Formats: sequence, C-alpha cells, structure tokens
Amino acid sequence: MGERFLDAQTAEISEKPERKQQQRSVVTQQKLLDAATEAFSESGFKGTSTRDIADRAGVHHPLITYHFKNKDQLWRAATDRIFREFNISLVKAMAEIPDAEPKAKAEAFIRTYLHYSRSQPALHRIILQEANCECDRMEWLVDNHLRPMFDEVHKALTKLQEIGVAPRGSAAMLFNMIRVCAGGLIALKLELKSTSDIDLDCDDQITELGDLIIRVFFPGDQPKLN
Amino acid sequence: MGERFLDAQTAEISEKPERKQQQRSVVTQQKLLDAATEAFSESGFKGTSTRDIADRAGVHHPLITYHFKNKDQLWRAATDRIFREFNISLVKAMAEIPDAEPKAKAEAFIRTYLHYSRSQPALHRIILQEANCECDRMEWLVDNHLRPMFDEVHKALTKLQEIGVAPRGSAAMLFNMIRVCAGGLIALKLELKSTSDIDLDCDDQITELGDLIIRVFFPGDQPKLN
DNA sequence: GAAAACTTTTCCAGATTGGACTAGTTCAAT
DNA sequence: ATTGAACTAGTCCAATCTGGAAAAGTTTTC
Repeated sequence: MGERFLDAQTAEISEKPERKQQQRSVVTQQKLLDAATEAFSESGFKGTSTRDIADRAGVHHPLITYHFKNKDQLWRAATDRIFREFNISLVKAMAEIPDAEPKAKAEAFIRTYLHYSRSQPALHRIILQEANCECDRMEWLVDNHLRPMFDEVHKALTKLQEIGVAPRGSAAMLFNMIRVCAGGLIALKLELKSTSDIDLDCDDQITELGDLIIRVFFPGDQPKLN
Repeated sequence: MGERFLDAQTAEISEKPERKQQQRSVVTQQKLLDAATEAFSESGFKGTSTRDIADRAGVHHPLITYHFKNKDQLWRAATDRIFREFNISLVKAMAEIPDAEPKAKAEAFIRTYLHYSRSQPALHRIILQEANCECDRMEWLVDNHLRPMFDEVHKALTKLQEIGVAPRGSAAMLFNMIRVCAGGLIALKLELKSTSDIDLDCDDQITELGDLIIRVFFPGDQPKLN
C-alpha cells in the first residue's frame, strides 16, 4: 500500500525507497494541491469539503486519502507549498540586490510580495481564513512560516528606520501595515473592482500600488520631490 | 403565521400591524444576530451552519427560519446591522469636527474605524469572507454599504491631497490602503499576537496604530518634524 | 512477466445540512 | 379573563458530507 504521504515538514528518508514515484502521481498531487489551495482560500478549511477539492481537480475523491492521508494533511501540504514557493521567489529577488542598498531591498520585497500574491492570492487569504480562531493550523502556520518571515523583515525594517528611510514607530506595526497593503488589497481585488475601479489583475495597477506603498512607507531618501 | 421577517433593506409597512412584536422575540433576534455575525465572520457563509449559529445563541435552530426566513436573510440582517451601526458611529464622530478641518475629519474617520472594528471585527472580516467569489452577497454588500462609503471618503481624500496633507497618487488606492491598515490588521489580531507581540485588544496599541496610520498617510501639515 | 504504484469504482455508517411541520406556550389586545 | 396572534419547543425529513475501507482495474518499474 502506498504509505509514502507527502510530509510537508520533514523530508523523512524512507528505509527502503524500492520504487520511484510515477509521473502521473505527481500530476495528480499537483492538481489536488492547486484545487485545495483555491478551495481553502475561498471557503476556509471548514467550508471546504474533500469532494469540492476532488471535483475542482477533476479527480476521484479517494485519491486524497491515497496521496495525502486526510483533509488536514492536504491543507498543510497545500499551504506549505505556497509559502515555500513564495520564499523561493523572495530569496531569488533579494539576492539580486546588494546588501548596501537596504531601501532597494525593501522595494524588492514589496514588489515580490505583490507579484506573487497576484498570481497566488492564497498567500494572504489562507492566513486570513485561519486567523479567525486559535486552531492548530494557525499555530502551525505561525511557527513554520509567519514568524520566521516576520523576524527576518523586522530586522531589516528597523535598520531602515535607523537610517531615516522608514517612518518612526513600531517596526512590527509598520511591517504588518505594509503587508496588508499588498496582500490584503489583493485579497480584496473583487471588491476593489466594484467599488473603486481598481483592477489588481492588471500589471499597471499592481505597479502603481507598489509605487504608492513605497512612497508612503519609505518617504525618506528620495530624489528631490519628484 | 409570523410573516413579518426582518427586512434589512426597506422598512416596508405591513398592511395590518395588528399586534406589536413581543419583547422576548427582540431578545431572540438579537441573540441570533450576534451569534450569526460572529459565526459568519469566523467561518464564512458556507462554513457556517444554522445549527452553529443557533447553538452559539443558545436558541433552538428552527427559530432562525421563523425570524429570518432562511440562512441567507439572516446573513443579510446580521451584516446590515453591523454596517448601519458603524455608520451611525461614524456620522456622530464626524459631526463633532468642523468642516474647515479636513485633516481632523480624516483622523476621526480612522479612529472611529479602528474603535468600531475592535469591538466588532466582523466589519472587515465579513467583507473578506465574501470577497473571494462573485456572489449575490458581495454584490449586495457593495451596493448597499461599500460603494456609498467609498464615494463619500474618496471625495474627502481627494480634497486632502489637494491641500497637500495626503500623498499624491490614486485616492482610491490610498483609501483602501488606509482601510486595510485599520480593519485588516484587526482582522489579523490573533496572528499579530503570535508573530509580532502586538495586542490589538489593548487600548494603547489601538491608539498607537491610529497614530502611525495618520503619520504615515497624512504626513503633511504637521507641527514641525515631530 | 511480476510486483509495486497508482487509479477507478463502489460501498459504508455516522454526522450534518437547510428547512418543514405540529403542538404547545406566552403575551397583547379586547 | 379570554381569545387569537406571536412566539418557542421538539420532531422529522430528504439530501448531502464526512473519513475511511475495500476490491478490482490499469499503468509503470524492475
């Protein structure tokens, strides 16, 4: 029996990797992860049934049990993938900016966050869905992804405050303000289309939002008054 | 049979208001509205069952059918109450500020939004829950509450930009950024407690957040550099 | 060709879903 | 105080969803 479930956290080494995983199973898992990500971020964990997910993925529902053991593990695997993927984009983007330019690094962070969120709004939505109650999933999310990211960015932001680029005040609050201005607005994109004539599916407007966030939150060290 | 359901939108006059509503039914309705608000904002419309709501309210679940016809109407009634209540707070707060002080008006808006959101986080959470799909409820919310508010605030914000208090750029984006910095952060308060040591249930921190939002978004016209 | 990896199909028993219905209780108006 | 409407309690329903099991089929690896 297929006892090799995707373990989101630790890549445990099986004692006997007798046969390699087949390509079609990778495809099935990807389809399920995509569908799960979409469904969970739309309707939350409780509001999503495993049949919903299987239907979206165009796959028979017992395959969830086969590949992911249960709904909870599927949620973890889907969420983990999103955050890992984002982290990879982020690391790559940051690597291109020299450490000597902290403001450019902040800008890169914001633009990466915006672009990734646009292609994958679940990045912010999943957090919002789980932030409503103190459950195991929230705890897992905080420990595995949110706190590590926060710690990293918090340091960088404090530095920006010291050199007068970022406004004074609680760096923690500032970071979270920036975060919701990017991810939170994208999570609301359907509403913004109706109320505010803002289309965050459109490249220009994403760029404009990025510009605005940077100008508002990092007013220091700008080339004159524009 | 009790055919007088709460009509959220238009207070239609019944032909024969023969008997007045009994006090106990008002209590039941309030309990149900409170419970519904909480449940819907936590788990979304789909993720909330009428039994959940009735249990939270400490009431038998068929009373939902009796008082509100169905789950959908209950959602509308609960949401409508929140937005109306907020609007009342807002109008009251704004009335105290003279029109000649637009920046003070903006500050009052932000602080009112923050304080109301703290006592009733559903104000923002309900929007987030419904912003994930184009459904009737979102449309209703936009038409009845969100667009009217947006139009109002948009005008005021444009004015603030003209006098150099608010930053240049899309007023629509700016407004929504401010909105998520207030409501969106409060919606994330459980997460912020874990990741960032921010406790938005605490008066001081709400005030601090308000100060920060005002300082970041309305940097103009300040007393010197402090 | 054999066995493992994977998929399909079909079940299950228990719980939950929104909602309908009746019978009973409480209350306001007369 | 009695009458009938307003309200509540308690039961029931058909439909669906739940995690999970099992058996039989197909594809891939060895």
